[in-house]
Amino acid sequence: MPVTLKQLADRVGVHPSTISRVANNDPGLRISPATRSRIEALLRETEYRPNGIARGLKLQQTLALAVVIPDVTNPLFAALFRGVEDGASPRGYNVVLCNTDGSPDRQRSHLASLTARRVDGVILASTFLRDPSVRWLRQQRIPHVLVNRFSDDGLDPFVGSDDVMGAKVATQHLYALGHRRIAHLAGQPTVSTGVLRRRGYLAALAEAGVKADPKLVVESGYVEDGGARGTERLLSMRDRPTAIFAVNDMAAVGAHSVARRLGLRIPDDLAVVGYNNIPLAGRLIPGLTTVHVPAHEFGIMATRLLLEQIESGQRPARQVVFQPQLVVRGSTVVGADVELAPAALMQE
Amino acid sequence: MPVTLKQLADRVGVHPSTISRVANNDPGLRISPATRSRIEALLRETEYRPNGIARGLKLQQTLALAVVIPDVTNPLFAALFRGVEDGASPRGYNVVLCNTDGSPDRQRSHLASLTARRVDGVILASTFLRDPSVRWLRQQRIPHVLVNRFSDDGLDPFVGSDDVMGAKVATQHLYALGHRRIAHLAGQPTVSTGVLRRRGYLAALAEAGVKADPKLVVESGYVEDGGARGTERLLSMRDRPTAIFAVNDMAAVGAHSVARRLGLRIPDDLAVVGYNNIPLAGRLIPGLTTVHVPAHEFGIMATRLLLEQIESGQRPARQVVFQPQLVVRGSTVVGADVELAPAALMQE
DNA sequence: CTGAAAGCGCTTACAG
DNA sequence: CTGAAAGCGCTTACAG
Repeated sequence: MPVTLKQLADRVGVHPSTISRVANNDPGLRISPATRSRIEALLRETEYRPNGIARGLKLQQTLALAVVIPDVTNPLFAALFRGVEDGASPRGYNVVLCNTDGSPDRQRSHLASLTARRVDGVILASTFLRDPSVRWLRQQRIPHVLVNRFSDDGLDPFVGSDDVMGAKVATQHLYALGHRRIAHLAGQPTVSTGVLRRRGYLAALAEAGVKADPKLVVESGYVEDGGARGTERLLSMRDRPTAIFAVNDMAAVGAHSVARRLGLRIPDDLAVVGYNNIPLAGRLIPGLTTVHVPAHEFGIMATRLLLEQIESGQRPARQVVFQPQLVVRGSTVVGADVELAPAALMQE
Repeated sequence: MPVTLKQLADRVGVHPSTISRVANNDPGLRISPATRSRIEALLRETEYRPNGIARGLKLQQTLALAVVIPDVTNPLFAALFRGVEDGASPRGYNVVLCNTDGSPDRQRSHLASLTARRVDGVILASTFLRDPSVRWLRQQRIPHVLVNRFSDDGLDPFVGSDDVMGAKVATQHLYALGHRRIAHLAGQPTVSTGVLRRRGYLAALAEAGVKADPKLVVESGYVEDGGARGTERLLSMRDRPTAIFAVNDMAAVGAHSVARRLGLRIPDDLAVVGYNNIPLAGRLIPGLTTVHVPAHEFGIMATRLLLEQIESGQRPARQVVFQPQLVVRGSTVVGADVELAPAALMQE
C-alpha cells in the first residue's frame, strides 16, 4: 500500500493538512523552514503521490478522459487515439479507450460505465445519426466532442473534415481523367460520413452534367469484405463502371483486390479512389488514390476542444472542419507512384 | 450532476444506507416490500449508478486496468489491446491505454501516473531487459503482467511466445529451401525479443552446421526504416545473403521494399521472413512469410492472469508461453500465395 | 498565522 | 431487524 498523508503527518509530528499544503505548494502556507524541509525530504524519500481516487472525490475531477471508437485495429482510429493521448498526457490526463465494433449497444454500455467512473470528458468517434447516446451525453451535460462523424448537425462540439467536399474532389478527379461511368461504394445511411460522401459524389456528377445511375451506387459499408462484394456486383453489370469512388480505404482495398483477382488492370481497366489515407493505401500496388483525413490532428484538436469545455465549464458547440486533400497515386494515374520507381534508388 | 444516494434517500424518506443496500442487492437486508419497490422504481427512474470514485475509495479498487505499449498504431499492439479489452470489459473493468514510443522515461512517467490513479493492475508490453520500472512494480506489489517481452526472466507473470523456437523455425525454413547465406535483421540487445530471436537464428545455423558470419547480422530495430537501411547494407556486400530473417514484420517490410526498388525478385534473388504476422504481411506482393504471434490471445490471457492476481491477492509468477507457428507465403516459396491466384475466383 | 474539522459519495460493521 | 456512524484519503474554508 502506498503511503498516505496521515502516515507522513505522524512521522513528522504535524497535521495531515500541513503535509498536503506542502505537497501542493500552497502559496498561503506559513511554516518554519526547518519543518518545511523535513517534510519535503520525506515527500521525496517516500515518493509520495496523493491518492488520485481520494483527490478525485474531493475535487470532483478525475483527470481521466475517454475515447470511444469502433475499433482500434483500424489505423484511422489508432492514429486518432495517439492524437488524443499526445494532447492529454502533457496536461496530466490519462485516457480510457473503448471499442464498440459499431454496436450501438456496446457504445451505450461503455458510456454508462465511463459515466459511473466519472471521467472528465468523452471523445466519441463511433456515433451514428440521431444517436440516442449522444443526446444522453448532452442532457447529462457530460463534456464531449464528436470526431469524424456527427449525430445531429451542429449540436455538439465536433472535429472532422468536409466530407461533401472530399467526395466531390475525389469524384471530380475521376471525371477529369475522362471517366463517365463512376460508381460509388457507399457507407451506411445511418452514418454521417456515409450520407455526406454520397452527397458529394452525386453533387460532383450533377455539376459535371453526368446523369447519375442509381445502379452504380452500392452500399458496401466500411470494411474490405463489403467493398469486395460490392465491386463484384458492379463489375458484373453489362455496362460496368470504369471507376469506383469508395466511402473509405478499406472498401477500396476490397475493390482493389477483386479487380486484381479478375485480372483487371488498375487504373487502365478500373480506377479506384478511397477515403482516409490509411498507411496501407500507400503500400498497395498500385498505390491507392485517396482523400487524406488527418486523424492524428483530429485527436489533438478534439482534446483541445474537450479540455476547453472541462476547464471553462461551458459547452461552446465549436465545429472544427478540416479541408480534405486528395492524394493521387497509381490507382487512378499511371506513374503516380514515384516513390516506388526503381530509378529513385538506382541513382545512388 | 448525477444523482447521489443521499438525494434519493431524502426523496424516499429512508437512510442512504438503505438505498445503497437495495442498489447492491444486499441479501441480508430486511425491508418492507412496499419500500423496496418504491426504492427500486426510483433507482430505475433516475438511472442511478453509484459514483465509481467514491466506491473506489471505499472499496480500495477502481475497476480500472492499464495497458502500456510502445505504440498502438503498430497493429500488433492494437490487437493486443483488443484482447485485453475483450477480457476485461465483461468483468466490468475499463482499460487505460498508454503509449511509450519505446522511451523508458515515458514508460516510467505513465506508470507513476497510473499508480497515483490506483488502477487495479497493469499489463506492460513495452518492457526492456532489467527494466527498473518493472522492478518498481514488483516492489510496490502492483499487480502486473508482462506481455511479449520480459524484463528479468521468470520473475514476473508473463505471456508471450517461444521466441528462440520461432526464430529457429524461421531460419530452418530458409535453410531447408537451400539457403546457406542467411542474414538477420536483429532487434536491440536491450529487448528480450531481440536477444532471443537472434539466439534462435544462431542456434538453427549451428544445428545445421552452417558457420555463422557475424557480418550477416545487422541491428535494424523494429521499424521499417531500420530494416530498409540494414538491407541496403547487407545487399551491398560482395558476398550478399540470399535470404533474410528479420526480427519483426516491419523490418522485413523494409527489406521487402528495398529489394523491390533494387529490382531483385522475391524470393528468387532474396527470400525474406518476418515475425509477428501483422495484417500487412498477407497484403504484400509477394506475401511475407512470417512467424505468427497471437496478439489478441496474448491480451486475453494476460488479462486472465492479471485478474487472477487481483482477485486472489497473490502473485503467482505464471508464465504462459505460446508455441510459435510459421506462416509460409510467397516471400520464401513461389506460389505460396494461393489466396491471390486468379484461378480462385475464375471458377465462379 | 495554523491546526482541526467538514465533506466529497459511497459501503458495511456495529450499536440500539 | 434497521438506522446511524465510521471511514476510505484527500483538500480547503473556517475557527481559534
